[in-house]
Amino acid sequence: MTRKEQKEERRQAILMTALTLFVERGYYDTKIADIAAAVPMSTGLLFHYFESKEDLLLELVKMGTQGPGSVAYDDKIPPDVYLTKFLDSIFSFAKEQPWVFNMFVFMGLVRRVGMPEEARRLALSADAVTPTVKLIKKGQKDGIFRKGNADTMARCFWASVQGIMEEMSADKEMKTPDPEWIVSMLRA
Amino acid sequence: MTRKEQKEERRQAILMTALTLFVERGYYDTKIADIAAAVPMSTGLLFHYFESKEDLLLELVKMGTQGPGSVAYDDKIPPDVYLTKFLDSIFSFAKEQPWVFNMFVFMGLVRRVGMPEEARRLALSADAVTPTVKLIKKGQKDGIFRKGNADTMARCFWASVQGIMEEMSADKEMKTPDPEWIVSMLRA
DNA sequence: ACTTTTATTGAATTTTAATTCAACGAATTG
DNA sequence: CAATTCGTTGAATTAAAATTCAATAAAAGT
Repeated sequence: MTRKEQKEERRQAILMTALTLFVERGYYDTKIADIAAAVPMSTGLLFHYFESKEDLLLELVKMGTQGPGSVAYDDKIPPDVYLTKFLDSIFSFAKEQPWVFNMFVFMGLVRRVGMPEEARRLALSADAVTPTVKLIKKGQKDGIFRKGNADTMARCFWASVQGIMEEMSADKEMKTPDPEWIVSMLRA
Repeated sequence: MTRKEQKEERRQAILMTALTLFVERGYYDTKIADIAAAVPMSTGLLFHYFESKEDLLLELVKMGTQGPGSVAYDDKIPPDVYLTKFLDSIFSFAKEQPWVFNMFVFMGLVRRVGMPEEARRLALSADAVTPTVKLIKKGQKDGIFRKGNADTMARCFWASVQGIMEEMSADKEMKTPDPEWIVSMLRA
């Protein structure tokens, strides 16, 4: 089985390398040759692992749609505490698990412009907003969150997180923000 | 002078068309032929107005670095009121002056990934954060803003705004958020 | 009306980067 | 230790898109 395992490991190595480069420079500025050189391997060999550049991209997006995007919500803890904790863990991943962090940023990039249409559609199908809408409504009922359109609030919340994480991604020196700042957007 | 004026108008038309397409689909997914067709004009003619695709991009970035990014700050009004007003006007531009709105989103895209390196450098040179840092420090002294690293706070503030505006740009149906939500990030 | 300049087009060319391929070395199998 | 399969390379091919160009039409100047 060593042979198959090797291949799978190599595949993962390529995926992780590509993820980093896509996040750092964007999809189109990252050439297949760049990915191959960074792994490292020859350009041609990369095509033994992936059909095409877009195939590689799509694999990454698939990983992203499954990943640990949402920690299970436990009804016992208040919504604000839950969101704060979630942000806390995501931000700390920036240092400890660059992979998770990069994937989060990557998925945000894919959902917006600058990548092939199909990737965007796939990314859009994994929806982080809906669960948050419920959470926000609960918080509003409990009086800890402000009044307002819960859907818009949820989208703004995640859009903010996305924006901040892209900023952190662009400048690794940047100090990690206090999750409370962001949750404050929602507080009554 | 009609001749020169015509030319200048045509130039502007191309720039505005390109801006819209770049924001909608991204730089690399927008082909010169797409821009030309949308203006409309022939592909070749576009090169009488701009040296190259990148030249066109750079012109847009230059416009963006000058534009009305920052309304002059008047010491008399409190920082929180100022920022709220600023967001209010930017958000309302979404409907009234799509141009301003698009430019704002565009500059954010350029600063991050997905466009040629030189454009990014140019965009990065126009710094929106520094003035806001001062504003935040003032607010902290006045006790209306929370404690914390003012630089990080300013960057998070703008990153949030950027994220939200990209979200609005991607979905024109989205309800405009209440500026107060975002300013709440900063409040004590 | 005639000449010169500018605008315009669409096809030809060039460039760039993805993709394919023929050849070779290493590992696995019988 | 053959025979076969798999991993690997780098050069050749192809595809897509930017850019150039020769030719023509329209406008401006004389």
